[in-house]
Amino acid sequence: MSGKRSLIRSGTTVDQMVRAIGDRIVTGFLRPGEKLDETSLAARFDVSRTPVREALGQLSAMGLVERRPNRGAIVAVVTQEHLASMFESMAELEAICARFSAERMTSAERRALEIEHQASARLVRLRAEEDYEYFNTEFHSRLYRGAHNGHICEMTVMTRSRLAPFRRAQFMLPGRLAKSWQEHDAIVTAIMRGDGNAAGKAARDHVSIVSEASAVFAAGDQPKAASTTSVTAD
Amino acid sequence: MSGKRSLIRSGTTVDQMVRAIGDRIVTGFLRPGEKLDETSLAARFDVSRTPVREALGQLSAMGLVERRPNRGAIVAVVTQEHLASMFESMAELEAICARFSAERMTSAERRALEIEHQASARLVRLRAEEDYEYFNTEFHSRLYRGAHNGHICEMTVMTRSRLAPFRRAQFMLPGRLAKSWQEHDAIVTAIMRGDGNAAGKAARDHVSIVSEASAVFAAGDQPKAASTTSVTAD
DNA sequence: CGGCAAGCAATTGCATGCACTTTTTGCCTT
DNA sequence: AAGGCAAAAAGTGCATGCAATTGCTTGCCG
Repeated sequence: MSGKRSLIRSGTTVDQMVRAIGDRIVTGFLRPGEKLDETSLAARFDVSRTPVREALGQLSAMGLVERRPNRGAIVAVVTQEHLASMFESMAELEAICARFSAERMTSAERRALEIEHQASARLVRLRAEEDYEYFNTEFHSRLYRGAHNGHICEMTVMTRSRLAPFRRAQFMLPGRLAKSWQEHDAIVTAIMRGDGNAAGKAARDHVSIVSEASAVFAAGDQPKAASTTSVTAD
Repeated sequence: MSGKRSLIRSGTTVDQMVRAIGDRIVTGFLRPGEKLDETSLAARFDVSRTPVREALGQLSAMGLVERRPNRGAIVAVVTQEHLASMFESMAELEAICARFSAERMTSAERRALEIEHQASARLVRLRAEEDYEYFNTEFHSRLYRGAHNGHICEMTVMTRSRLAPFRRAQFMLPGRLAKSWQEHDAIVTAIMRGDGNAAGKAARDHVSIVSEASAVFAAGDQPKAASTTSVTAD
């Protein structure tokens, strides 16, 4: 095969495949139930089947793909029940992160959170959904890291990524942007007060609202393929 | 190679390898930091390197092994910080499960929980650590399932298994058996009352105590393995 | 015309081989 | 004797090849 795989960045081929396929799944580019043919994927990425197989195995371990022995792999199909359970988990995980953040964030972390949050207010007024999305992701990531608990952070990030294709729909709801900011504000305020319980409750409510908003879209159809590569918006 | 791999049960070779190696890790038979040589493992289990590699990749995705590119795999080494974070996560996860269980368990599930719990009291009086351990596992599993949330259940089971080697020693502590039962009792009582908050708090406290008990052992040394170094295929 | 079975194409699962990277060893220099 | 360098050994990463399984097609029989 071609000696040097051109212009690909870091890590082993398998890692690249995991990221490449995983991205396409969480962005909805590959739809749930879609067949993942080893040979085609190998050809598509110009590698042999071996790294593709390893990548599919790892993605299966992560729950992003489903593998039937001798019958190939498909993008994991999430039932309504499982989707609901993931959203509920997400709410609880975010609540924990927010509570811990309120109790444990360093003053530097609190400052950074507040500053970024206030900065994002401008984007709401401008209705800059794309840019707000970036701040939103950053905002939540700060909460996860602020919990000062590596394992919870890991679980939360993982759950969040698996929900990504289902969250993007809420975009469409009018006024969601402003409401989202207000909900974030409630979380920030509670964290600044050091009120863990209030922060947790605010975070849980925030996610619940996102969940309901998404459920509207997720009701009938599975997530639609993405034209953009952006992921989050709550 | 030998045509039929003798007396190994189900699934593909890779699945068997994942279970085999994973078991050896969570039972402490393979110690953290121990080198996992692909060739040796392949020879031990009488398969080629390919399924071993895939298994190691999946175990790496699960966090049980650590893989350095081009430098082989080792059993994941957990720092004190990460161990603490996992125990803390465990406490929070169990708290969530208990709270949800209190709110959602069917009457059949409540009945089963209570019955099993009462039955295990006998084992405490007999100081039957081994048997109690079995009931203990079953007890917690009931809580996870009773939460009626597949994703939280998954995360909890996974976290629990990663903590398994560190929890092992706790029942050696004198009087721990009886205390454990009493803590379970508090959880059961709260669940029967349908008091989610109390159940959550009781579960969190329970895990915290286990965590502290385990920390005693984990303090100096990594979890102990079987004294022999031989690793044989099952 | 429908159902069933045998053959066939397609695809997965695993073994093997080779190239490249890391690590070790042994020799040479200072 | 210690340090550094180079060549060899060991081990990982990926490609390829072959056996085995699946499910699809086709032809036969009821």
